[in-house]
Amino acid sequence: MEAETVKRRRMPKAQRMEQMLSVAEEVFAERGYLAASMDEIAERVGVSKPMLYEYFGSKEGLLIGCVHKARTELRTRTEAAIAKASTPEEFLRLGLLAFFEFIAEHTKSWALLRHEASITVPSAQEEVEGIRQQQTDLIASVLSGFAPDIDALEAEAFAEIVVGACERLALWCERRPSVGPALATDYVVNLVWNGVAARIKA
Amino acid sequence: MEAETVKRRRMPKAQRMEQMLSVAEEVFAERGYLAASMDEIAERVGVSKPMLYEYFGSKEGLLIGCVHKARTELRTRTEAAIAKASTPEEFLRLGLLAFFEFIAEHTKSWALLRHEASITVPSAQEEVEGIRQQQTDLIASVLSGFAPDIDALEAEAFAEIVVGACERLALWCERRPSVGPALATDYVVNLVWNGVAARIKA
DNA sequence: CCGGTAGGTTACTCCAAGTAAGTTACGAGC
DNA sequence: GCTCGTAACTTACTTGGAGTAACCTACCGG
Repeated sequence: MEAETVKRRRMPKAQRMEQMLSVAEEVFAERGYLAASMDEIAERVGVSKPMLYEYFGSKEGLLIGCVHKARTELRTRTEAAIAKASTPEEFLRLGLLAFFEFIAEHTKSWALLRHEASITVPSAQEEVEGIRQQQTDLIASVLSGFAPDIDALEAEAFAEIVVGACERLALWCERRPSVGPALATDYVVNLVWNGVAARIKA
Repeated sequence: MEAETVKRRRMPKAQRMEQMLSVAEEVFAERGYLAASMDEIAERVGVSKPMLYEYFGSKEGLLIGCVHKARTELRTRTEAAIAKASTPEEFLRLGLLAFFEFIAEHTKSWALLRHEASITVPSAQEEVEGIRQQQTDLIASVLSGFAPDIDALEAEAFAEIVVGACERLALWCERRPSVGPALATDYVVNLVWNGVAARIKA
């Protein structure tokens, strides 16, 4: 194993990139974006610092890469979960549960997503917002499917509310170890389900 | 006026502090926390950079001061609004409306509050979280007042959900100029009110 | 073995957060 | 008006980390 590492100094680009993202996520999560240094990340990866720049362009580029990865994984996870749903309530419940379970299992990714506000490059902000919007678009379109009469703007607003509620509650759950994914899901559903149902019946 | 400025270079500490906070809020909002420089803030205030450190200790200390101020103002505003409420729905509606109105009128303060995640000093994180918790505690205690049987943990969770929902929706409103404070308030109330009401009636 | 390509390094620059050492505005008292 | 002391202030500097210039080499195929 160790002999293998020393002998194979080079790594295919895609593999190296993946390794960099993994290490960066760890360091960003541990130290926060600001305090994380490219020197430390490079050292942990086992490359020189300019390699990080070769691969990601900047510190921010690396953060964007990590955010992109985490959000894509989260989305894949929640989409797989709701694919099993057949009623609106089931859709909501399974989607939320998947979200809270992902957060609980990937504390580093979650810690990292909280630094999205640090992204300053406008094009990157748009990209990240685009990823997030895929999530809210999914919720809004499912809602529209169940309630064809709902105003498009309102469907969007509802989706944003649900996403915001979950993210805030996830932060709160960190301080409440007794609240697991299932209970957190119950809390959100208990609060918003009737509001959603009213729209479906109208 | 100009002669007055040149002649009175010094300023009482409290007044100077207030001026620094005001300018810092502006620069942080314009450029984001990361890209904002202490040099620029000092220049705009009309003092040398070490004065900022004399007054706030660090760049982060300055951010904390600004966040503290904005959150205190927000809280004062929403508390004054809900003091007029007599029914649970009125309480919710007036509080939410005050929140969205504050955001609409203080875009700089709001822009700044989005950088809270940049705060890294543990004691400061606790302080900021404490300020935020005053807000959620207020919501939770009002909810408990109307629904004495509600579980304390659940009341807390509901409060967090409502706060998270509002903050996320406020971000969305920035991209939807047609959605003003009143409409945003309606959206949130429409979604969560029935869930709250169910708890009050139970 | 040699050459070429793709992955990689060392040494450096620069800027902004923060600091050391020193200055002065201004009010009170004589 | 002058002097002294205090509180508000400055200039010049250091340092660490983001980012880069110039160059190196692992490794595979012929």
